[in-house]
Amino acid sequence: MTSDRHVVSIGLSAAIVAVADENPDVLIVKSGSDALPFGPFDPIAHRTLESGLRTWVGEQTYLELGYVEQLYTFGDRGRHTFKPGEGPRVVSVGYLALTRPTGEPKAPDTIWRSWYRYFPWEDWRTARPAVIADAIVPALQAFETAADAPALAEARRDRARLCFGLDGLAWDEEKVLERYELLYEAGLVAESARDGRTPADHAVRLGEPMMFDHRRILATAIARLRGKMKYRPVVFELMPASFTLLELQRTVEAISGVRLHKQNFRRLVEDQGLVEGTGKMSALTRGRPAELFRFRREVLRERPAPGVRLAPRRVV
Amino acid sequence: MTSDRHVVSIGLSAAIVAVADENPDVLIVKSGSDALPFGPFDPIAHRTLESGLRTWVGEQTYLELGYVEQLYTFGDRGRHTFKPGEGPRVVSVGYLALTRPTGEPKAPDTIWRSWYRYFPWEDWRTARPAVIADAIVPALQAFETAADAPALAEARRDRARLCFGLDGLAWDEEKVLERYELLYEAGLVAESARDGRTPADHAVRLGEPMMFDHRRILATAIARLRGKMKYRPVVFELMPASFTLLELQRTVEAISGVRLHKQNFRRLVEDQGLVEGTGKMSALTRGRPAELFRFRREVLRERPAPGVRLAPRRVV
DNA sequence: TCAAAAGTGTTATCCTTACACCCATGT
DNA sequence: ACATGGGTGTAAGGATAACACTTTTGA
Repeated sequence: MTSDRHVVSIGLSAAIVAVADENPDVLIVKSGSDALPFGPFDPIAHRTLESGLRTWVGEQTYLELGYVEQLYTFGDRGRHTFKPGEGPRVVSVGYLALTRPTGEPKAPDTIWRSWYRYFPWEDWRTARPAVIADAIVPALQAFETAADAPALAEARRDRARLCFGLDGLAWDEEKVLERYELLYEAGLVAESARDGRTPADHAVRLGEPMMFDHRRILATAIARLRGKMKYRPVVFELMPASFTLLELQRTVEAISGVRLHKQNFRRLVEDQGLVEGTGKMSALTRGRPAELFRFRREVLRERPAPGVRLAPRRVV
Repeated sequence: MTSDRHVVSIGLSAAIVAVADENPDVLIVKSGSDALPFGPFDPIAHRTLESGLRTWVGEQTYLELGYVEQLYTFGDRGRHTFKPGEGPRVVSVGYLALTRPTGEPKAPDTIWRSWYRYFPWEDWRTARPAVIADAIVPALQAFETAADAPALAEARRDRARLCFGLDGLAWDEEKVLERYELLYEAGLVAESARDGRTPADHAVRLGEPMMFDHRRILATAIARLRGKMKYRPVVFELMPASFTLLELQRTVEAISGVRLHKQNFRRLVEDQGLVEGTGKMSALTRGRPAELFRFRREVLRERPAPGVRLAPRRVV
């Protein structure tokens, strides 16, 4: 069953996320183009994929990972092949990891970057991102028109409508991967030209590109985190031991990319027993001092699916 | 980066599911113990993992797969190693695939089997499964008592309560994997003895065991399907072109393992625009003839997350 | 006539969302 | 004084879960 022709090598890539100053930062390795930290899986040294990941991430970034979750395994040919035919095929396993902010990363050539640099259409916190109306909608319209069959054109329009909340449809912040894949197929990201799917002289290049398929992995990571947050208390992996409720809200907003209703947000997290007051007050910046809260670990025992519900605010 | 020590071989395993006669059947290969269909990934012949899977599943089972979804990649050492130190390490990628029932499978040594044979505690359709009170609760209590620290004992009891809905907590049909893993760690399934985690003479052996980690993959598949069904119209991949609303309900019940409220179920699927009447009537078996419905493909264009909500019935 | 299943109508309850308002602090 | 953020109360609306009841067939 395991002859030579079945032999591959496994690469592990991690989207390591921290929230600082209301920005959802991801750890980026500058090696030519931006990349996620990645490394090979060594089956001799490591019992599981995850322990392999933790080890080399620790060595490479000097970070202790807290929460780690496997995302997806990609096996596309041609992804890592700079010189085709050389060496074994690389299958890559993508991971999401959460840490608390640590200031500047200690490893050389690594930096924290807001993920909205790679996905500018995903940040709806101040307003509907201008890039949607200015570049995405017209380009997707052209993509629709370029279809060689009416049914295909209609399918493309439907995808665009659902993905980007056009024609009055609601914006679904979890559809990060669907949006990226639509833009990729439509030839609107640099990666699709690089992979030979669109002519290299194509005009539209949305967002900052990344190495290999790392932007796809990052899109998967964002989508997973945005969804999981709602039914698992993973946000607290990104928070310090104590925090004000507004700080918590800003973190949830940074990740989800949408603004939330303040009063209802507070009520939800308190009523659900997700947090408890510490009695201490925050060293405030502006306004009335706020109480510091901490995560109530006990919810994990009490509620079957504790998480931060979004309580969306009406779009202005 | 890809020296010899990083070389592994990739195995693909598929939980292929069909619902017939109100049973959630999974395709089983009889090779000693029960196994899921599995085969090696050939990186030379196939561009993606999924195309590799479709090919050998077609060759091996003569089935055309419709819906296919990747579940998880497992890299645990010792899983496939019958003779340690021989051959490269196998990393296995698990898949969920849905098909319509086809009668007896055409491939030799393959059969359809209800997945509740492997997870008898998951079928709450007629009543709370007796095995929970008779075997699981006492065995988990013993597991709790055997803990060498009070904190560990408490953690074990909390897990048991949440997983199996004890002390009045609700049964969450989606926690299939959590339940299996708890039983595995507690040494209550044959696999944990086989993997050397419990003495081989341990008395309790819940459910039918499977080869390798296939029961874990199947648990992941069931959990994923039970969850996904609620926000994506995947049930219809398991239905014939036209069906009565009760047949649809019975299929959802077979998968979720819980009974649903009839009137509300009908209303939900109709109001959500998931189905439309065909005008034709069913060749009935008993009672008043029912209208035949078909899946409304258009919902995919209209609603952002169409799926069959469960509308649970009060537990009797 | 009864059992079994198809269907329809209505109500009570809870959760979500929105709105209105007051409180405490720094500039 | 006022801007900023903290914090509480409550009501409207929608979705859900439950109940009651009628209809149509086969045995």
